[in-house]
Amino acid sequence: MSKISDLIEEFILEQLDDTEYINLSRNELANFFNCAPSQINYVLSTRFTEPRGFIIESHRGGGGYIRLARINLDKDDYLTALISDTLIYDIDYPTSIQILNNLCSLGFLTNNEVKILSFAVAPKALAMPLKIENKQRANILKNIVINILRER
Amino acid sequence: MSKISDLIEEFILEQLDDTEYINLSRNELANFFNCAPSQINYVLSTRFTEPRGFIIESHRGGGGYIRLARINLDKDDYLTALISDTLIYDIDYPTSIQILNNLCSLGFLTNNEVKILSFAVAPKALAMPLKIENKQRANILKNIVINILRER
DNA sequence: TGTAATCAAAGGTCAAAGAAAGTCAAATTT
DNA sequence: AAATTTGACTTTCTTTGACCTTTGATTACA
Repeated sequence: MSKISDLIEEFILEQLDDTEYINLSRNELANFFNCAPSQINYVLSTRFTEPRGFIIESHRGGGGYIRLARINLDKDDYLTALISDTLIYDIDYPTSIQILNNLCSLGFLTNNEVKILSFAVAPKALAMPLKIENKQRANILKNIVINILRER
Repeated sequence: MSKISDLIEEFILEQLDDTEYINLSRNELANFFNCAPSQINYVLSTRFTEPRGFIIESHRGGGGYIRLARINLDKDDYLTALISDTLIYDIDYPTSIQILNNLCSLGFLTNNEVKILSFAVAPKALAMPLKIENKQRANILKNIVINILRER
């Protein structure tokens, strides 16, 4: 008897095959598969992860939804490595500048975009009560890279 | 299934598109959308806020009305106002998008820059254990605006 | 006739109920 | 032991409804 999580994964993958992204209703899905709603979360968080090339975005409350999109992960790409290796760690400011410049010379960002983004990840911009600055910076950069990938 | 609040927002935005300002009748609107009158207030107070660039003025009593207008963006001191008034408070994601778009229509950012920056301030990018997301977003935006100003 | 009391027509407020999705850890399977 | 399944509890956002305030118009009356 195949695991229910695998069935759910398949089901989702099938729908995602055609389109750019899909909207899921957690409750509907859970209902359809006759499982606990939280199992949907389990499937999403174990199988539809960023390193595997998926983006998840969701809203709670009435009219809530889960949006699932796929990104192009060509193996051994610079961007792929960035997402799954580099940007999972803390990134200090000089390093982030270097990364942005690399993205620029690879043609993903213009000079001006690099400049503006450097404002966004500057110590001044991320200065916060608790020192989570470098983690924050990594996270921001990761989200940018992921979405750049998505649009290719 | 789209939320009724979204439909109402769209409806209002459409009317606002043409003219300088519009007069709404709360009861008529509620009637039209078959919802509680207070839902109109909900839509107005969550989506047509000052940080997003709207001004609301209303009168009660017989012949009452709700007047909705866009904040005048042509003013030279929009950036200054942003820095000293708006961005000192917490800013949620939809509001930040609107601010970025305003900066775009004023010619401070290109469309692509808006898109990339929206990745940088997305909930995904700023999601952290500590719940200071909206403060972070305000801070990042502020630093960007400050530096935009500096270069004028 | 001028002023006060009354009424009805707006819009405002706030809190409870409802509708999703998220979290986490215990129980169960593999 | 690790992966999966379940369910109780939480968080977020939306919708609804009961009650409140403001205002212009009308009526009462001195």
